[in-house]
Amino acid sequence: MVRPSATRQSHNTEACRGAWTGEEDQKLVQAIELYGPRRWNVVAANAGLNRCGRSCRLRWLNYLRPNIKIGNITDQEEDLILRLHKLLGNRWSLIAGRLPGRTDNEIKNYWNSHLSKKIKLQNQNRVLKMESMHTQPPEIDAVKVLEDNEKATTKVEEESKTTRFIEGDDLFHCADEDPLSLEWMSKFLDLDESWFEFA
DNA sequence: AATTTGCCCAACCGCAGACTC
DNA sequence: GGAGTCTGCGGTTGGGCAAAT
Repeated sequence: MVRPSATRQSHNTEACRGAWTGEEDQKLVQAIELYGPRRWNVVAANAGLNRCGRSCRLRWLNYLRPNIKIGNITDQEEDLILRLHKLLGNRWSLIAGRLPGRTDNEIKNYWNSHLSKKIKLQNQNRVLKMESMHTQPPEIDAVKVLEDNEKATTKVEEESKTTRFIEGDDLFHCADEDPLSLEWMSKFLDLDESWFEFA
């Protein structure tokens, strides 16, 4: 569905640009206290900022809202992201919803800059290991290694697509919960992964 | 010391579903 | 019921910084 007028309206290009200043943040928080963190165009119009509603929303969700955690993703969180990504694919908001205080943008960035490389390396190592186990000549066919790596990555992606069985995003949304809840989530995923191995 | 390169991450964009009138 | 508007999501971009040359 293409609605150019709507797109134009919600992208006031002159009013949406640039990094946020401390002063802008303050004004935004004050406006949200008055109008609530939902009516973004109302907030934007009344905050005294040269920003559009969606820019305000993004700033609030990613940096200003209470209980937000920025940076220092722990090993436990990283492990959880890896498992959830295996289950849910690139559904960053769903993954973020299961990591208290983390945002979809942060997880997406973390995945793109850290974890995707990590996974590629793991796949590469796995393929090399398999290669060495077979009776093929010792020299490695670099093209084949890359192809196999791609195949392995695609397989993981396909698996994640076919395993999106968790219906209802609010089912166990825990964005505002205690970080300790990561433990039960890990246990849940352990159970879940063993189920898939069994199946 | 100056320049180039590569990486990270905050912010933007397009799309699509939900909502309102 | 349909057009217009709002909101949320995921992909992408580009500025800033550190490391390498």
